[in-house]
Amino acid sequence: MAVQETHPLQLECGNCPIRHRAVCARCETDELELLNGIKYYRTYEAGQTLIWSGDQMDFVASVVEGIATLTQTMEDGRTQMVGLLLPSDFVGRPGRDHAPYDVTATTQVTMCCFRKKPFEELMQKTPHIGQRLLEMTLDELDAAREWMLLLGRKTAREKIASLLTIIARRDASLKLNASSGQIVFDLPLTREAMADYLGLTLETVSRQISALKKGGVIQLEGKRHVVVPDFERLLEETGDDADGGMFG
Amino acid sequence: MAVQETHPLQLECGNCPIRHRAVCARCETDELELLNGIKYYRTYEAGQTLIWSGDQMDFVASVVEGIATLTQTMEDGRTQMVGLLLPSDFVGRPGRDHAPYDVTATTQVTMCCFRKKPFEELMQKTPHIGQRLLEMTLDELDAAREWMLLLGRKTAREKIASLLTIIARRDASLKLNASSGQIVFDLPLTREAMADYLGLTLETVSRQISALKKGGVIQLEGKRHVVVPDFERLLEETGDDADGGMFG
DNA sequence: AGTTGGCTTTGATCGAAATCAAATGCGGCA
DNA sequence: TGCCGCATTTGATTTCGATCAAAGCCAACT
Repeated sequence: MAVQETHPLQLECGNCPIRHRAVCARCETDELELLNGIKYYRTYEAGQTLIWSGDQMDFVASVVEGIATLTQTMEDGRTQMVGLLLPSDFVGRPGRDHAPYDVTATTQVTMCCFRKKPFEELMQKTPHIGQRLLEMTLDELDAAREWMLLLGRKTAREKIASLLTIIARRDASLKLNASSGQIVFDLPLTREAMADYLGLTLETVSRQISALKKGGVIQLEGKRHVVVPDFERLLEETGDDADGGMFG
Repeated sequence: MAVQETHPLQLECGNCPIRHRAVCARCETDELELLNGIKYYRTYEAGQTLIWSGDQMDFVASVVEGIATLTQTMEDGRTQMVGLLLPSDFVGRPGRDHAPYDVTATTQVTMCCFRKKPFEELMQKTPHIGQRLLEMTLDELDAAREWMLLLGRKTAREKIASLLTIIARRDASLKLNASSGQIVFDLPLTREAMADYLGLTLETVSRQISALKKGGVIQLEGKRHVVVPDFERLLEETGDDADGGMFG
């Protein structure tokens, strides 16, 4: 287990920024009280690996702030990202005791943790938790299947464009700033992490980003700040059908 | 909706071949009785598309017999398989009314169907169904993530070897014939379907299968019947760590 | 100011898989 | 028997992204 800091102050569930999206979203006040009783916070620094594949997992958690990744690694070092964890996403699996993937903090991350045993017991008593977890897991499965299409069939350029729209959408849904004009966001990932997401090398990622810039599809300020002058134009580059539910 | 045949005879849940693995696995006798009351069977011919992406989904179902696939298609015709449905697997999602993928029968398929509305109501009353569905969905998510590693990072040869081990394992778990000697099975997929599974072209699939044959890793009888003289040898070709829980 | 080290870009070349094309095998059917 | 349709194999060539290599950029630290 990586070094971490146990957060001294307990956030009130009522004020929690992920209250309405996380695994606790459907809980009533009394159920929330029970969760509140067993929760604790931890923070991790950017770059830190929270959990190593194969580690014993004695807790489950929700991401409260920051971004983490789930990755798989082959013996010879090839790595593939298999999950991108944003605030409200859930980590760990009730009923499993060993982690199947590495979990790494990409930015500073705050987690709302529950020891596995008490959480599992609570899940038996409060169906709302299990119901919400099922909903979230089904959503993740859909996302994974979209990702499979990207990995198996899209070109490098389409992969980059797809990743940019995914980040733009998630950013928009968190900040709800759907001002219909220019779209602006920061890349939360290094070129290498993007490559691991997309099944590419970091050189190809860099080249394709340069190509999209040259083509006027995006503008870059620094390495990480992206301006999209015409979101439709970017969407066309993804290879997906036209407007599959913008900002859904 | 595709042409289908409503099965005249109601199978008894007690005799059902997927009783202990499907979404109903945890149900008690009385709960099973309720499910039994609303279920109906359908069969589909090999090659038939059961559900088209975008279709209204007014039912959910368990695969009882046969094999079906979940595929996504891009505008220009590129297709990627995103799910391989074997007996006991669940199709459809409570709370969603439009199908996000094409579902196609690879062999003749028998489904145990429930109209969505009654099924959802039943799920509210019988937590065992939701619990089992959560478990199955988490398993599918793990499988999807394994598949993402394959699509993003494995070579064509490793992809073929991986697919063969997956089919061999599933076959073994259904037939529980873990006689430690030779492993023998039939490919339930055409070369084209394998290509769609693996993110390759059918020509590359054919070439890599020929190469594995030439290398003595597998033997072929006809186009579909595979003999694996040394399973360890095949596992080495997958690129995965040594014996990650054989026949787990 | 100068050095270090991490991240990124760009260039040159290589190679694995895609693409284009033709042939083979095989079961069904007239 | 011979023809048709389909799945599969095999061959020739091309291409996209990987690999190998070098240089640029920038913030942090001395």
